[in-house]
Amino acid sequence: MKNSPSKQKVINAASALFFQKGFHGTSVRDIADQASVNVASISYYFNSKQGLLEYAVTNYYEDYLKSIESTLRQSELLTPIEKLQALISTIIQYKQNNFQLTCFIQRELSLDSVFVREMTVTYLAKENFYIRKTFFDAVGSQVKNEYKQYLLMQLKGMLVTPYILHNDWKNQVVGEYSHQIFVKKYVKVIKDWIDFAVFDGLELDKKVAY
Amino acid sequence: MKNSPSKQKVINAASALFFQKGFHGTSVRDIADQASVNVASISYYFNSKQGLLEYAVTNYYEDYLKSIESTLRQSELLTPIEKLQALISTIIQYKQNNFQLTCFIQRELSLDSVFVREMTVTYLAKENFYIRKTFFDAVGSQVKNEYKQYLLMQLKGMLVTPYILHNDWKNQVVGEYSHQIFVKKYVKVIKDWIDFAVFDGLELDKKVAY
DNA sequence: TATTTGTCGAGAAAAAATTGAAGGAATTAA
DNA sequence: TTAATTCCTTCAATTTTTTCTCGACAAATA
Repeated sequence: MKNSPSKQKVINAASALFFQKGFHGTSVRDIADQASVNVASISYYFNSKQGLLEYAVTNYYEDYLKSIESTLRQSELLTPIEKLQALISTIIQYKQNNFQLTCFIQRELSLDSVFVREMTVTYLAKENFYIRKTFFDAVGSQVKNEYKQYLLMQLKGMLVTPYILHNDWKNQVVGEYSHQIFVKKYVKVIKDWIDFAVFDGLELDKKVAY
Repeated sequence: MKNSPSKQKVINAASALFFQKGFHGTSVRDIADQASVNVASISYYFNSKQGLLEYAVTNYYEDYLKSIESTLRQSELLTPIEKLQALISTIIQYKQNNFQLTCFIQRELSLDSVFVREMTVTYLAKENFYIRKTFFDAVGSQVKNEYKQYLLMQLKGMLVTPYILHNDWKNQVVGEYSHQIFVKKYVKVIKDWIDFAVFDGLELDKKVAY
């Protein structure tokens, strides 16, 4: 009987409220209200508020990494640069599909708690590994290491900004677009940036002489 | 008798702890301990925990806008593109000087509370106005409006990512550098990006045909 | 029918925020 | 110098908020 309607209702409500008010800012009563279930259910399902958080976040990352790994497996025959594009597309896609949770986790991740550190070790290390490897494979050895590192940072920045400045982005850029259209457009923007940063501008000394 | 040592000690401690554990995550006791003052002082100085927050954030933004306005005034005789560079430099400089508070505010800003909405109206609207105007002046009318908007979003993204991915950035990029060196280097990176995005790549249809 | 599964309300227990009274230190005015 | 005033700090008590547990009950399931 997994994912009974109520359990799922709680998770959905929690995602929305955590996104809106932060983890500490929302009480289990808020969640129960929003989900139209009794407060005690939350203890019943997840033991504690903390348990609920861990369940939601763990789930999020498990799925996230599964998507990434699946994409990398499927694009094994493509060129490194195509592979990178596929990866970026998958990542943005997933984040967009889990918009609220993405925003919430991104925010809470910059805190310094035991839980965050655990997540960093178990999941973010992997994410980082995949992105880094795929990016470096695509870039090749044409660019100096130190600058490559900078580019990687910038890429990672681009993968998260929509979920940090989401107030800006939804109003001014996304606008009437659906999530799907946003994914397409934004993936293209990142692709263009890579083309420039890594390939077009190679002759500029700033890249080699960094 | 403004900014008595104790009052300042409280603000400093609060900045550090809010940065580390978030607003709701830190209790007034924590703050009092860290600042080595009595708990009641906080009520005394700022009325409430909320009051302390508002005082710190308001101060931060007042100074921030003052810096920006001063820079714009001083660079009135420069070319639009130089003006933009001066603005970017000032912004990164200020954020780096108030590193912890910057990170904290950036994170908390993505919440949805009355206070955040007030800040957005009173301060962020102005910030946005200055950046937008300066950027658009620098870009001129060579680029299509819709794409200009996208570029502006990206620029704003670059102005905040170091304070969101600060865990990544401090370890891998900043490293042994001092804040000052980071400011210099990063301002240059943004400048390079602008040169590319706005000017170098103009012939590409992606910019005009967006 | 017996058992598991989910829902509910009350309230204990803990944690956090705030208040008020009291006193010391520094500053100002006489 | 002394007295008055204001500013700052502390402690203890109170209030408010929040989490979590418990036992009863209903519904589904086997």
